[in-house]
Formats: sequence, structure tokens, C-alpha cells
Amino acid sequence: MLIGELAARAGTSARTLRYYEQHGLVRASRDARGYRCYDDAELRVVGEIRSLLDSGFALDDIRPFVACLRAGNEAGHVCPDSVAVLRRKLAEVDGVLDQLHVVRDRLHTQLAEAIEERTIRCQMTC
Amino acid sequence: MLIGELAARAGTSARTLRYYEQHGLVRASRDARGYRCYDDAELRVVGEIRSLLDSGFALDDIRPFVACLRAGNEAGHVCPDSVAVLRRKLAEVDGVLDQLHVVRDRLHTQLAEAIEERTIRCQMTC
DNA sequence: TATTGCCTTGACGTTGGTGTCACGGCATAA
DNA sequence: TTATGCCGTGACACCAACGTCAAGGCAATA
Repeated sequence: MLIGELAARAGTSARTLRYYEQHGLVRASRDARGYRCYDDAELRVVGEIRSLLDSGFALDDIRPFVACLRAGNEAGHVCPDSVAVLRRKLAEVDGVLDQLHVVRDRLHTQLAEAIEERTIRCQMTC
Repeated sequence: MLIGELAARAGTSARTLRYYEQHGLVRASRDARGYRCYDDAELRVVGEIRSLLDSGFALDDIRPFVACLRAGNEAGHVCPDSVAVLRRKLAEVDGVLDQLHVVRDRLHTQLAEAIEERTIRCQMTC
């Protein structure tokens, strides 16, 4: 499978696949012309990468998951290294959630205040 | 008040204040040497900006709040334009929160799965 | 043979809020 | 006079995951 086909099948771009390879996540052999050749298994790898990116992982964090898949596991997250990253990320996401809830409440309060203010002014003038 | 003093009092840097000015948020007059002179009121403006930045607002979004303060209001969020931005940002934050909750659940599920997997394997081998 | 289409590498652009450096002016103190 | 310290502008560096353009090679097709 050439890079264009893998990109299309994985729903991404050739540029992206080269980027992943550059960062040691995706592997390819080369044909006589120097074109990248991909194993069918790479499709799953790319799928795993994109799924994890969607969850907010950085490429560096994704490496253990890919290694886990390559080791023959049915899923990328069942290996110890992956679990460690999962734990860290879960804690991180929880932190962001807490912080974001605080922000949300602040926004909500300010909005309520502003509306209250406007209501009072309206009662005075109307 | 010169830029260094305002920066210290506002808990930020001179570089940052120049950046805010460049983006039309902070105002300064100039003395004979060309140095920026700040009104005491600018301290509150800078405080407002930093508070909003902490809440995830972009500098462009903050402009109406500053204008509101300059118009003599006790708070930057009581003007219609500010309220509009507040509403938009609140919706945006709610969206991010929803998305982040989904991500969190996914992480949690994967983690639980991995631990389950390990437990089973341990029961088999131990 | 010229075109089309896929591939290659390399390198710069994007977003936003700064840090940091370069280079220079002005003023006060030693 | 020189050192110190504040200020000025301008411009590059950073992070991250790419998009996009340039310039070229190789192969099949018309």
C-alpha cells in the first residue's frame, strides 16, 4: 500500500503520515522507486494515533500505545507503559475539567450579574 | 507611572503591556523622553485583561470589556457588547466541557479495561 | 513525446501570548 | 567620564500538528 492509499483509508493526509513517521510512530518500507510501502497493520496504527490525538494526547505520549499494538496486543492501551500514560492523562484531564468548571461558573456569575444590572436599570427607567 | 512600575504592580511584564497597547487594549501618554506614562486607572484595565485571559478569552474578545470599563462602568462585563462575548464564551466553554467529559469517560473506560485485562491474566498465571 | 499523476525531500506558514536578544537613547550617580 | 538602569523599537524563538508550496523523479498513457 502506498502513502496516498493509506492516507485515504485512514482519513488523513500523506503529509501527516510522513510527519508520524518522522516522529517514529508509523513504519514503512521502500520500493524500488523509493516510495513508502505500508503493511495493512499500519492502518490500525494510524487509527490508534488519530483516536488518541482526538483525546488530547501528544505524539510523544502515543508512542507506547503504538509499541503495544506492534507487540501483538489486541489493543494499544493494555500495556504497562500505556496504562501509565493513561493514568497521567486522566489526572490531567480531571485537572483541566476542574479548572474549566471554575471558569464556567465565573462566566455564568458575570453574565447573571450583567443581566441583573440591566434589569434594575430597566426598572428604574421604565 | 512608567511601564516598569505598572508591570510590577499588575504582576506582569513591560513586554506584555506593550503588546496589549499594540493590540489597542491599554493606553499610555508619552513624556518628554518618549517614555510611556500610565494613568492609575490603567491598573484596573490590566487587571481585567489578565483575569479574562485566565478565563480563556483572546485579546480580541477582551476589547469590549476594556471599553466598558473606560466608559465609566464599575465592571467591564455590564455592557451589551461584553455580555454578547460572555454568552458566546460560556457556550464555547460548555461545549469544551461536554467534549472533555466524553474524553474523560473514554480514558476511564480504557484504563478500567486495561486493569481488568491485567487482572484476568494474573488470575491465569498465578 | 508531452501530459498526467503519484511520489520524494525540504522548508516556510499558521495560532497567541509572551520571552528574549540586539542595539540604541536618555539620565543620574560615582 | 563611565557605569548603571530604565526606557524605546524591531525582530526572532517557542509550542504542536500539520498545510502548503517548491522543485524534482518515475511511470503509465495518449
